[in-house]
Amino acid sequence: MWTEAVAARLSITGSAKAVFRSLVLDGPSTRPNMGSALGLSRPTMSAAIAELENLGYVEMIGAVRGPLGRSASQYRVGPQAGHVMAVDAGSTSIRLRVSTLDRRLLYSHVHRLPMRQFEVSAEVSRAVAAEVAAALAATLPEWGPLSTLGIAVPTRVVGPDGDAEASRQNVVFTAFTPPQQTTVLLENNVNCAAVAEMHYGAAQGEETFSYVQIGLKIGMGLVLGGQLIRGRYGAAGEIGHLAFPFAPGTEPRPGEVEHYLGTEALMARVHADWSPDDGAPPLDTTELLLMAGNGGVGAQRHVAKHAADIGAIVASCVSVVDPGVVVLGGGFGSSPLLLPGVSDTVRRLSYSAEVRSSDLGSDATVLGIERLAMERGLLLALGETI
Amino acid sequence: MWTEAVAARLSITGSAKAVFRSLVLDGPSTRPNMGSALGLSRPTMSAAIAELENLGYVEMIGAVRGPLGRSASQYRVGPQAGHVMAVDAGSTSIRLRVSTLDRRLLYSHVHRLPMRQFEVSAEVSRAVAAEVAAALAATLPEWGPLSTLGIAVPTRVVGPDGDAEASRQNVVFTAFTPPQQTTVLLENNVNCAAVAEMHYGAAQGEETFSYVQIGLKIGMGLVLGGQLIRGRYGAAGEIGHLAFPFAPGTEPRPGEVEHYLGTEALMARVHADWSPDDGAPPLDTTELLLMAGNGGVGAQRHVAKHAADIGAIVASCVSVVDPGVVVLGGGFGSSPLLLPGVSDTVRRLSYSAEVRSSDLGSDATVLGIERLAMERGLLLALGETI
DNA sequence: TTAATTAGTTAAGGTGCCTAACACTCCCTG
DNA sequence: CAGGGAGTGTTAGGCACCTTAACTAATTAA
Repeated sequence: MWTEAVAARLSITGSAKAVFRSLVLDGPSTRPNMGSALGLSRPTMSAAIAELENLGYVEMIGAVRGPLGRSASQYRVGPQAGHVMAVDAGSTSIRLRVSTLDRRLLYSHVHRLPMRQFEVSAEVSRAVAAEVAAALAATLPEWGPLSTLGIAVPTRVVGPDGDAEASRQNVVFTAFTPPQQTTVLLENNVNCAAVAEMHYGAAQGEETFSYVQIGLKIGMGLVLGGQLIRGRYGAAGEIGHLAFPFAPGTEPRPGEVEHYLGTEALMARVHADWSPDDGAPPLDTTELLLMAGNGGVGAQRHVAKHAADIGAIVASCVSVVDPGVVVLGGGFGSSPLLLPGVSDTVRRLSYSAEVRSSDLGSDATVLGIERLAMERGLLLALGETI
Repeated sequence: MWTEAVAARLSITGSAKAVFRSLVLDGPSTRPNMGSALGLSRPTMSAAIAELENLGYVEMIGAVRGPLGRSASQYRVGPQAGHVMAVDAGSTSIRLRVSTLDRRLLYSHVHRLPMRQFEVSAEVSRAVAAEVAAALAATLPEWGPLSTLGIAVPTRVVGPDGDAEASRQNVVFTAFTPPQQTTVLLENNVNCAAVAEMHYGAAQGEETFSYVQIGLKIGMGLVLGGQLIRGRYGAAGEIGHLAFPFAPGTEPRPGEVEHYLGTEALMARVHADWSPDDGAPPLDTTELLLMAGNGGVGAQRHVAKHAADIGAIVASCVSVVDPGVVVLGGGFGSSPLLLPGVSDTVRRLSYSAEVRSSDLGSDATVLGIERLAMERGLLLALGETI
């Protein structure tokens, strides 16, 4: 086995790395454009492009003519740069996307699970294995090597020095063995959604923000200075464990915020408190929101109460990290009906933070893990692994 | 005016920067030591030292002989690198330190304020002006230029694009004009204490931790990945604004945590609840802690209760950012008597975090702002200003 | 067809690091 | 007290990676 490619990887010039990074992150471009953007001279651009073309990291895709002068050739990321596979091992479905490092979608599939999974189970693992196998079978040679496989899981995720047993992050591998020669990247699903909001959603252009997901469970993803914050044990954003109930004379119970703010407890309160004058009670949160949106007074009261409770949680997060912007997501949290109530409570309790609703929907997580896999693939291609 | 020095600053080679940084951060050293630590060859070390000596950034301070062979000359930071002044504009005293970039103390003074200041006032500003003037008068030519003046203030601090009126951070300048040609660095006092804990205190060697200060007021300083987290509006760590009281059926009130956990409210509860069997009630928290340490049952009960409350706050912080290590500081918080109670509550409510007591005492803040000023001075000397 | 304009290449040079080889200083030994 | 071993510091030469200057190539407007 000859290791020319490996040797070559370790000696990419700084300018070539910058050009490649630019093509990955900003999409196809011409030499003059990248040269002026990166502050590189034309000879250097020549050398960088030649170097990357030799590696197959870059390919010409045509010419662009301006109003005057010779037309410039345009380049994009080439096949040898590899591609990534992103999997969202969710509770109701497995979402999978295969794409190039510069985010050209090569393959995608959504598999609905037969029944809701409350945690990562062997059944989820089997479904992931089947979906990944299907994607691998559909792989075409011109996609190049599979560089990174990213998997979003609903557990906290620790690094190689952490206790992976305690976090249960590896349950996804009970019935699934990742392909060889591929880097595997595991990330918490809420963190992934936060990453997606940063790049494609409500937090575009924000360096610092917090993403709060409210659904069956609650969680937070934190981005500070463009960096995803994971915490020492991968437990940053586990706001289900905020002290609650917390008041003079009461004793907080672990995980109680999650129980109290999750949709099941909410619906239980709605049903317990529903007045017959308001008609039949809603069956789930979707109906509750629908009724509130249609002017149902009882529904609106419950939504407003819940918005205030969510606002208190958000205010606590704002008080700790001051993110400036808070994006509300998740099945329940992303409803714009919550926005005024949450916003008011936050403004009343803490320093200002702009509260927004997510609009990425259920694709947020898979888009986020795809993005993280692409970033890892970029580092791998450049030989800049940690 | 000739700008040779400025021009020279802008063209320091990378190796010289690395050598200078090493001398600043790790103290005096020899060429061979730094060369092997930084991975630089002997010719490169020669060039770097020559370059820095020409600028006056470095000076030889003697020779070190090993067991064998020629002795190596030792270098340290030179006068032209400048020095920094650090001021803690505290509530009971103004603490001032002048030191070189490599932390050789040149001058220090503590000025006790005639009466406790609950916020930055004109009186504090006048005292700062007097202390700085005294320090400037004591300045010797061989200290080199005053590069940075750091001031720690008990307000949040926003950057140049923030609303400095709202933060009241500039009140310290009402009666005080900083010297010309000097960079002024303003930082929140709790953040400063956190920085001191990281470098000289209970969080030495930790990349990620949280510092919780409990005294008359409460606050938190957050360090993630070695970086001090300030937040979008400088309000990160304002845990006095955590949602409280927060329980079903109650409505949180802004800033209520601070009122409830601050020492004044604590002592009010102690007095209201004091049993005559336990003798005369304590006059302040120092006495309360003393009585608890001496086995006073009533005092111990109150300390334990307060520790549990602090534990709940800490658990909330841990749930949001998962710092791994929490250092307790401040007049009341740094008492080791609190440690078991806080620790137990945190363990019960959230993912694990190690809780420690600070032992830097009342110097923490001035040591932290000194450190930040030194780091800024280093960047300025290297022409790496943002 | 020619001039103007932009794209890309070739040639020459500078910066910042390296290795190799030599010179210097220190201590130990015979 | 000369000689040698070991570590420190300098000189010479070279390489990697960027630059500017000047050229060639392609394209449009006049």
